[in-house]
Amino acid sequence: MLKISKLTDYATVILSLMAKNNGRVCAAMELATATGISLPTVSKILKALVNAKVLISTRGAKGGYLLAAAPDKITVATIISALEGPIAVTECSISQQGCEQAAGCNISGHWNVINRAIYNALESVTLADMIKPQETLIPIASLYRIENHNVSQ
Amino acid sequence: MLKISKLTDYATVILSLMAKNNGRVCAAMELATATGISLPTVSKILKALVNAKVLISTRGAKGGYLLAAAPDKITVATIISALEGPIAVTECSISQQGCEQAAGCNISGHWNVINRAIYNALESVTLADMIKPQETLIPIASLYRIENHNVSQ
DNA sequence: TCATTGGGGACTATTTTAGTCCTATTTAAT
DNA sequence: ATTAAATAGGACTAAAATAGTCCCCAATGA
Repeated sequence: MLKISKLTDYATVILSLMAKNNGRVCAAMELATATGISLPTVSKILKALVNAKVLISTRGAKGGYLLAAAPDKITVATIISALEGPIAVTECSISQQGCEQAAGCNISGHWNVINRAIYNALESVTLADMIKPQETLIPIASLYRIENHNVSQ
Repeated sequence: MLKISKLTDYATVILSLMAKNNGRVCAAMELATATGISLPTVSKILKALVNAKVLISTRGAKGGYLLAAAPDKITVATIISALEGPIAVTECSISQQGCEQAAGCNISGHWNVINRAIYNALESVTLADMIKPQETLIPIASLYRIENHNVSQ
C-alpha cells in the first residue's frame, strides 16, 4: 500500500499541534495529553524529530520542545525522513549497489525517476499547509502538473 | 522509508521479462528459473497479477501466463496496487472514516493531495518505459514538473 | 537539593510481509 | 480414459519490520 508508518503519521499530528501553539515550548507530557498518544511513544517521536533538527529541545524543569523553523519551512518530506530514513521506494535506490538480481535488473534508473517525483511531491507540502483549513488547499495545483501522461484507466 | 514490498519489486522484474518475451506464453516455472526467484513465490505473484487483470492465465498442459495489455498500457501504479492494494500513504485516506484521532485530524485533505501526486507519478511510468535502456529515460521530464515549490535543502 | 523534563538505548510485543506447501481444477497429449 | 503439466485457492509458518514500553542518566530551574 506504499504507506507511511504510524509513527510518522503521529508526528504530523504532533507537529501540527505545535505549529498552532506558535512558538510556545511544549513538554512531551503536554503533547501526549493533547493528542491522546501515549507518553513513551510521543517521547520517542520527539527524540527522532530533534535528531533530524526539526525540533529544538530544552532539558530540565520548564524544558520542552520547539519547532526549529517556521512551519512553512518544514516539509512533509523532512518529517518522513526524520522517522523513516531516506525516502526511496526500493531498497537498491538507497544502497546504490544492492540489487544483484540475476535477471538483469537495469530498472533502477526508472525507480530513481519515480523516487524523485515522489520526493518532490512530499517536499511540496509543508507543515504550514497542513494546518490550513482544508478549503485553501486545492490551490496547490502544481502537484497535479505531472498528469496526462499515461492516464489509461 | 516509504518503500514498496519485495514482492512488488519481484513483480516488476517478472513483468519486464515477460514484456521482452513479447506475446509468448510463459509458465511460472520458466519465469522462476529465469529470474532466480523461487517457484512458490513467483506463483504467488503471478496469481495476484491475474486477479488484478494485469495477466491472463491459461490452465492445463502448455498453459501459462500472458500480459493482458501492451507494455505501454501497464503502469507501475497498476502493478503496485495489484500486490499491495490501493495506493495511499495513510490508513485514513483509504477507509474514508478512520482517523478518530482525538486531536482534530483535519489533515486528511492534505494527504489526499500527496496521495494524488504520488499516484500520478506512479501512473506515469509504464512497463514499456521500464524495459527501455536507461539512457532513454531522462526524457520523462514531465515528472520533474512539480519541483521548485519548497526546495529547501 | 530536589522535582521536572529531555537523552539514549535496550527490550518486548505486535503486526506485516515473505515464503512454503497442499489439494483441487483444467487441459493437452497419448 | 488416463496421465502429465499447468494454474487456482487458500492455509500455514517463518522472518522481518514496526510499534510500544521501560529504565537509567543528564540537565536545569526553583
